[in-house]
Amino acid sequence: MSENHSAEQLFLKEYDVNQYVRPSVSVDMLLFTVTEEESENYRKRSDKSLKILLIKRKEHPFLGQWALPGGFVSANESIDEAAIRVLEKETGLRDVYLEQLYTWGDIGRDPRTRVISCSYMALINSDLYPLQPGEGAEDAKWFHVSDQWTQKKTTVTENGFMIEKWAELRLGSGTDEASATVKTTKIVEHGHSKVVQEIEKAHNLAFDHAKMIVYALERLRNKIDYTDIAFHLLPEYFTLSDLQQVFEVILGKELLAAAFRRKVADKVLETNHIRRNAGHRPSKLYRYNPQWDDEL
Amino acid sequence: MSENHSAEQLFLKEYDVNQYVRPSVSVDMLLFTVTEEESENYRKRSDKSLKILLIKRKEHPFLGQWALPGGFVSANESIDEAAIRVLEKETGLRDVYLEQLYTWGDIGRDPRTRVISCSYMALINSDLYPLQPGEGAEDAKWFHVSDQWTQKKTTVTENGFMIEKWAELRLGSGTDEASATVKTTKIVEHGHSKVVQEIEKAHNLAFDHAKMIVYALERLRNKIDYTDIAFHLLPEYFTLSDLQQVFEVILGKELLAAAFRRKVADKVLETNHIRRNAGHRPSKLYRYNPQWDDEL
DNA sequence: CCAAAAGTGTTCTCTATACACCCATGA
DNA sequence: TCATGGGTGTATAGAGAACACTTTTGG
Repeated sequence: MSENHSAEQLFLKEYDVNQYVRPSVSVDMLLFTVTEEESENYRKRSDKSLKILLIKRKEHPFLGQWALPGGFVSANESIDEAAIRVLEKETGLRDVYLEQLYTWGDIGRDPRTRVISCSYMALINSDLYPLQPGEGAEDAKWFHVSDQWTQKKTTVTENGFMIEKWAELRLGSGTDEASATVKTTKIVEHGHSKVVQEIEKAHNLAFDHAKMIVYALERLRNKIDYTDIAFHLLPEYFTLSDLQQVFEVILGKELLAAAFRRKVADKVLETNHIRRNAGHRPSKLYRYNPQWDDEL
Repeated sequence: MSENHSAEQLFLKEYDVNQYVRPSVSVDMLLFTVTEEESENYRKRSDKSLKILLIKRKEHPFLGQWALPGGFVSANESIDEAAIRVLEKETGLRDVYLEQLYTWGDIGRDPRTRVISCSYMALINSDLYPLQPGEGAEDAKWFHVSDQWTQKKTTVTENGFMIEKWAELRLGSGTDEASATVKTTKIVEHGHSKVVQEIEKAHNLAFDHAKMIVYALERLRNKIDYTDIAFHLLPEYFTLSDLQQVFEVILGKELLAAAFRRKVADKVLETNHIRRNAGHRPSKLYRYNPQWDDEL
């Protein structure tokens, strides 16, 4: 006990309690999955859709709006452990791909008190977690996500210039909808650049979670080509078309099959399994090749 | 006042004070620059060196060891603003390139009390901040940095395998030295992978700052090709050889001049200025082209 | 047969790499 | 003059984009 006491005293030498208020630290979880949409046509391939899990707030502030699942970091766990705990509470899943994204520390981001939030991205495949959009508990739902650049403006200033870009974020789950406009400003002055993000409009989306979602989508798009994150969104066995659809849904554009197959060739291993269900040529099933990257 | 009171009460509804102790949040600054080393030979080009600013600790714990500059986040500033403030206190500089890196939240990382640290990387050019290695205040010094992968081990486990890699971090400033070995473990099981980093040995380096430095070096290497970060390490006017040396110092390998010039051609603008000082053909001076990337 | 997707081959362009070569200077 | 770095041209190999084409199924 005296050891702890002296440790705390050592700490207080450098830490002025009057000036530095200890904030609350939370983790916010960006849980993504890719699901099949019902295919209306006769034997058309079913489209896939990128989904994110949101929870309906049952308290003020933002009562009734949608928010990312999250929780506070407690004294006896690391922030990574807090993220794992929050994820398990929300989905019941363990051993899921988790990645720290960014830490949000603006002053007024929680109107109640000072909260600093560390955001984590989790990727699961929908087979493992079969909660369907629109079903399940009323307060946790998978929302279809998409974002799109809608406007770009360049302004010349005295010492440089400024580029403003607006991203439109759209989320939907059955009749529930949420949306936001996030403005990203890049200011270049005296050869130095600075990037600032702000939420212009938010509809049904709590706190600054729109920024977090835009950030996560950006990260997903950036990493999908040179990492193995796409495989976390698929079951163990999948066709190359499945994989291609995951890429297309995340990148938001169509890809050519021939080039795609060559690009992912060394990330996958062919198996003996074959999927023969639809009205067309059956497809070989592949699995992830965990050794595709010799480096870490 | 009553508004604040009810806001706090709203907050306490979701926040169990007994379970969630509010930690201290600090920012730690990874301040890099590139300096010229004295060239010993007659008209050889002077080598460049990547430097990081470290501060000698004047308190327990880690008394006398070297640490990253840092400070606690106060109640009336965002964490970005805290980073700017810490940087200005340390260097007197404002309007410097700053980038949030990662947030470190392990339980025992500060032996005194629970501290969560958000690390920021700052890049400055040494002309702006002429503190020389070995000179200046005894307690703040530029250290030469380098890291190197020294060992790699692959082990097959029951449900997958495990790759361990060791990185040797070396820091030096005159007679002062610090070093550390950071082990990175990638565990692949059931098709899922997890990466863990730990410090195996640390000599003269305080806290978990060795991990932060290794992380920052990795980030620098990854971003230098597709962003403009290299230019923040150079003065406004520079030769293409200067730029190439910055790349070489960060990537830790030599590059071919012809290919390099073509690669950076659209990131720079030719100027009328010429540098004519050494015993060889004079070189054109270039400056950063802030519009090289049409996108953000 | 036919619609649809699975899967392959070919051509073209662009980029990175390697290397050879010339240029301009100050000592 | 010559050592040294500045700067350019060219040939080659590999990756990605575009597109044409064949294969295989269920209805």
